[in-house]
Amino acid sequence: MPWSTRELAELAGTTVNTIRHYHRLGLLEVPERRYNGYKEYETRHLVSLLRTRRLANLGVPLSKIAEISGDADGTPDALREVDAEVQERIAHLQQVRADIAGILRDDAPADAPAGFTGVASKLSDADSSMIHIYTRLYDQDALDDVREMIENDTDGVNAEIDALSADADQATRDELVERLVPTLAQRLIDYPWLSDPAAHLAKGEEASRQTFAEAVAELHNPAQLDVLARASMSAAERVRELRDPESAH
Amino acid sequence: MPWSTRELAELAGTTVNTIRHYHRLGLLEVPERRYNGYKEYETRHLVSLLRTRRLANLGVPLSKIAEISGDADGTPDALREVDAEVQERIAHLQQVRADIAGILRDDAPADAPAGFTGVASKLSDADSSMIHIYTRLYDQDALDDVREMIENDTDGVNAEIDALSADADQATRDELVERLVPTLAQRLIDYPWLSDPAAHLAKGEEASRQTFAEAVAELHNPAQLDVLARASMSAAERVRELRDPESAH
DNA sequence: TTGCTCCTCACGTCACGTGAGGTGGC
DNA sequence: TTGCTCCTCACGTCACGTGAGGTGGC
Repeated sequence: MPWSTRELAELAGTTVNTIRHYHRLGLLEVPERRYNGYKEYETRHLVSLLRTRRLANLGVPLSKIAEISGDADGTPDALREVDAEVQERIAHLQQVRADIAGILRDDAPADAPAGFTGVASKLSDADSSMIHIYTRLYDQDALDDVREMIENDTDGVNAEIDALSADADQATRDELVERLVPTLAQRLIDYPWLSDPAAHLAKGEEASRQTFAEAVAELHNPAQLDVLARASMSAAERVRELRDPESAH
Repeated sequence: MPWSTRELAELAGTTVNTIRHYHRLGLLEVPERRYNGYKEYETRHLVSLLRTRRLANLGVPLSKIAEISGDADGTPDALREVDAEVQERIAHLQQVRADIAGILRDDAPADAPAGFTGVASKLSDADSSMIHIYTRLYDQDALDDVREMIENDTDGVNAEIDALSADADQATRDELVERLVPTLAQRLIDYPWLSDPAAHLAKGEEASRQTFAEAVAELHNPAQLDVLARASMSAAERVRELRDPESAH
């Protein structure tokens, strides 16, 4: 007794839609029909379907299954291709799992970049945005250093910049600049590449500088930009003096 | 200076089509345009795109990204769901890799069922087809035993059945039956479940029996079926006699 | 005028899934 | 007559990719 489409699907552990799909693609012979149009599958259809499903489950594209089934066993190349792809996908998925584990462990925002889940809660919106941009501008070594800087930022000076309102008066700004300079200077000393990041850029130097500048400008108000600019200049100057006392004025 | 669509795509490490796709889905705000209709992206678009890409890379469906980005960090459930799926996919892909490795190692046909790569070259077309069907009828223990039987088939009796032509004369058939009986009897002794496979069936008993019978009938010619039927009966009888000598006639 | 970049539909891809609308025997 | 199974289009899904056809400044 031959099988109906549904029976064949259940025998093969698949669905009627899959069977009809394979008919459309010519991957499975269309069987004889009863007088009422019902299809009547036989053993050869079941075996053919099982072979096709086996290859499909291994990740062989349906478009290649016909040729692979044709050649007896002279096509290990196709399988090697599939294997290479599968290997890559496993590696990617394992990285994904590690990242998700980090996010859940640190109770970080779901979109926190890899490596920054532990410090995400310390970041202002602006800094969080900058981190996302850094991931596209810097290489891994530089990103590791950035994470370290955030971890070591214990004096809360970042939070104070974040809180600075656009109409902050001159005295408030000056005071914040003074408090910022030592921190920034120490960073320039601890991470010398900050003064010349060319070796740590993922893209071109000029494009990266512009992107960075654009982002800083758009993410901060005028008072913040004023403070950041002056503090950066002073910090750089102080580090130059430390390195070459002769040039001090 | 704002970015064009292509520039934004390169900054974010993605494609212009992805950006346009996210516009259609409402996942990325459409920026202001220049007088000529060109889009002008700013930092907030870059950051938004990077956040979305991060979630998409983690395997979050685009349809869920809006809500996840909305809730600050109160949606670890969505990530846990994704993680469970990823875990399953990794396990499946690792099984696939193991299977492919077996096929390549044994130089087996690409669609050889798992576990049968080592014996695939010993099988006739009919037996190879039967193996595919067994994978849907029997459980893993039974399949392991089937593989063992094939490995231990050293007298080449299977090959002789395969070679038996439909018009083989009576003497040839009788001789083959005689040679088959000891082998079949030994199998029934070594694997007692063969006489009562109910406990090893993946589907219902009657359906499995019918499928098995159909397949055997369609995959062999009349002479082969004659020999198989008679040899099976004799082997079963011989085993009964061995177990209960009193019943011998 | 030629090249280059941008734009918007509309349709294609991959491997099916999902109705809609109809048929046939109990 | 009602339920159940089968059938064939046609369209939907997911996350984009791929042309087709047109525009605008150098």
